[in-house]
Amino acid sequence: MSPRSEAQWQEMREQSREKILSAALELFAERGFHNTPIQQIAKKAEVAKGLIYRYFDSKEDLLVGIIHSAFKEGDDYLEEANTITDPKEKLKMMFDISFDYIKGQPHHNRLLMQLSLQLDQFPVITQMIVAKYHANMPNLENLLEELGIPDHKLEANFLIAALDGIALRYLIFKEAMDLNLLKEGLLKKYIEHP
Amino acid sequence: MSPRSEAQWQEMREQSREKILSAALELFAERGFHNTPIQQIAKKAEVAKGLIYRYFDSKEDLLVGIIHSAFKEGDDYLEEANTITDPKEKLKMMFDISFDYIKGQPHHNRLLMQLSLQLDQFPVITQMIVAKYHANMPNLENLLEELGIPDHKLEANFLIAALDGIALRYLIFKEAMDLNLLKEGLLKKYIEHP
Amino acid sequence: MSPRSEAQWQEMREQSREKILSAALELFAERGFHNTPIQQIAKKAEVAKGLIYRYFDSKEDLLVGIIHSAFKEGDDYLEEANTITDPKEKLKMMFDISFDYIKGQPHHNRLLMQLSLQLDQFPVITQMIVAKYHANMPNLENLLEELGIPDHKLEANFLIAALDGIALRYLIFKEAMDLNLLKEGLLKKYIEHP
Amino acid sequence: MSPRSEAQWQEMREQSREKILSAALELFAERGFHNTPIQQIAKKAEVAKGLIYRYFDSKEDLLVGIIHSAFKEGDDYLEEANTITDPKEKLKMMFDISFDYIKGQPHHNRLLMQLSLQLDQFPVITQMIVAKYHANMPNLENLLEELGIPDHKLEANFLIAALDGIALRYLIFKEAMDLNLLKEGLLKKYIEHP
DNA sequence: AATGAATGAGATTTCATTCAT
DNA sequence: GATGAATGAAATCTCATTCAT
Repeated sequence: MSPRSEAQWQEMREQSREKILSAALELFAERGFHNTPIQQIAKKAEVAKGLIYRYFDSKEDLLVGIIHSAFKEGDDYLEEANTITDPKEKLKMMFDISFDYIKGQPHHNRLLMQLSLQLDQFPVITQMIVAKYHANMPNLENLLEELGIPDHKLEANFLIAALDGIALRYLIFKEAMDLNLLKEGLLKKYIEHP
Repeated sequence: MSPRSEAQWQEMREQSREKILSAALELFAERGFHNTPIQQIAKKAEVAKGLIYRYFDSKEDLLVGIIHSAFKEGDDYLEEANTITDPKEKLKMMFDISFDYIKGQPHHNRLLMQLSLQLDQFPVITQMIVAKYHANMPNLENLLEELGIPDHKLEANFLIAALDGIALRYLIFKEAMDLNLLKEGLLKKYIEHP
Repeated sequence: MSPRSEAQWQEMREQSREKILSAALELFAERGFHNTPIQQIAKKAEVAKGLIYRYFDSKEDLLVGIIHSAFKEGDDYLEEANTITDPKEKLKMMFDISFDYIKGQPHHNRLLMQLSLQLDQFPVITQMIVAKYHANMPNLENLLEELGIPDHKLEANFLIAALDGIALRYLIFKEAMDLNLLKEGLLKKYIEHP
Repeated sequence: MSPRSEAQWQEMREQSREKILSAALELFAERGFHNTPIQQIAKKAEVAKGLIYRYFDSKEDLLVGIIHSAFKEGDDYLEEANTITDPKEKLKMMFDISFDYIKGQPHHNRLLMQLSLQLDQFPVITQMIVAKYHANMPNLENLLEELGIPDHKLEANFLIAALDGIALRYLIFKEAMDLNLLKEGLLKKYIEHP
């Protein structure tokens, strides 16, 4: 009927897919995976229910799609950090990334935390999440060592736990938590007067 | 007149209720509330599906029942801590309680964290959880001040976040996390060489 | 874009809704509301159980739907009667309508009588039914007065009670009751030799 | 334990049975048979649920029990009427009985009407009810004949339908219907100035 | 005789998924 | 590619009935 170029079709497809992913992310995060009907995702994404099944094999596949796109984004951030060599700069960069993520991606964060607490329900996802949790540790340990912090291994554990805890509490208390203050505090503790 | 004494009836009821609560706690924690059919709870508790509805009005009411009993237990712990006046002793006691809880009540802990990430789905529960998260803060701030720790307010935030983060990571990595080592580390940092 | 025209969708919906309403009417009337499982309605309507819930929020809402459509039909009849001015003609018309309804709509009639005996179980329905029972009285009183019948108020009560009684007994004895004979008798009593 | 005479036991049993029958009658009439849980009957009768099954085999058997006792009562009334021979007196007696029943036994009446509209659901009951509806007709026809009323067969039909209709409407409108006025009217129409 | 805890079949309702167009 | 009506398995919940004491 309408003579659209292949590129235009591609574009349209991409848009629909994005709308679906974004609606599903938000709803899964707010209401939980098992408590979110496909119908509601379709409504929020403003597409027909059936269309979702053109892009994703199942509801679970849709969840995997979200996690994939969430991780791709996260990886991009981290790669950026790895180009830096100065340890103080690098640690500062890690704090920046972490707090940006905490503040800027609450839906991703909330969903990932939920899934972390429900491991071995979706094997495909489990791997990705555990990998992510492991990824930063050695990096951080090295950094703290380079910065001459005593007990650097233990301290890396506390620091990473504190970041997770801050992320968790921000999801609960939202604006009532002063993220900037906490970030300043960390910078002071670990970088300015380590 | 009555075939069983009132005490006997009471006893029977108590036992059934306990079996149901305990089975439901474990399943809600492992699989999530919305992903746990009543039928499965009944099977695990070794009672008939219908019996659950003699003790709880609905699945949601069962969840509330679990939270209630979880909180009652938690409060008992905390009261114990409040009898101590020496700040070092008291902080040590808080660490003991926290790590005992993290290690000893993983089901409660996992369930409460899940629910914390889904606040405003169960209004009755929200209040209890938010209250719990708030309860310890002022206490902890005072303690750190008494111990002469600089920036005690900020430090209290880090400490409580670190404890939450440790709890979260223990639920994910389980035995792979050395809780004892972490506890020792905290004792050293805050009590032995503050 | 759309695979079916809006009119086609509309048509499909209309048909399914009609099938469901008609099956439910018959079953509710024969077996009673509380004694008719949704599953049986689905079977009789030749649709899937789940489809019923696309068109009606609940079993009770389905009942309301039936009553609505029953009343719409009834109102159409009555309007027709109100165009007539000659009292004899008008009374005859009322008899025609009443007996047509008694003979032609036994399901509606049976269901409405059942519900009348269970008022205050479905508040939405109560209003409609009570209104219906009230509606005809003043009309009928006026008619009998115009026809010069003594004690016209009382007589209107007897007449309307007799019509209700005939309707009730027809539902019980069915063909064993000679409706034509009764109608002739009423015509004679009230119109030919009043 | 307590040495009660057999007569005392008998008395107690009779009382429990009565309480159950009376509670069930009221509830079946108000809420309908299928909408009344056994548990609710037990509560209203102030006996344990299990006790009901000592006296009645099943819920349906309980319904049969109610109908039986209702009919026994009704028969007693009618026998009284059959001792009278004067037609005017006898018709008056029938009116008295009918209106007494309508006013005095609304629960029985309501329940029987409901069951009449649901014939062929409880075969045992069907027979009893149909018999009752038939019973009075010949009697009434004879009476009207003896009173010299023209078209006495047809008129008997109208009269009996009017009585049923009045009964039905009294169940719907309750005190808003002036039963005394209606009875006076009937007496005038059929006895004083026939 | 009386109690009420326990059972499980079956009712209502939801929702992931399919499919004709 | 897009639509939304249709399906049916499975979830939540109810309730007649049984049973140990």
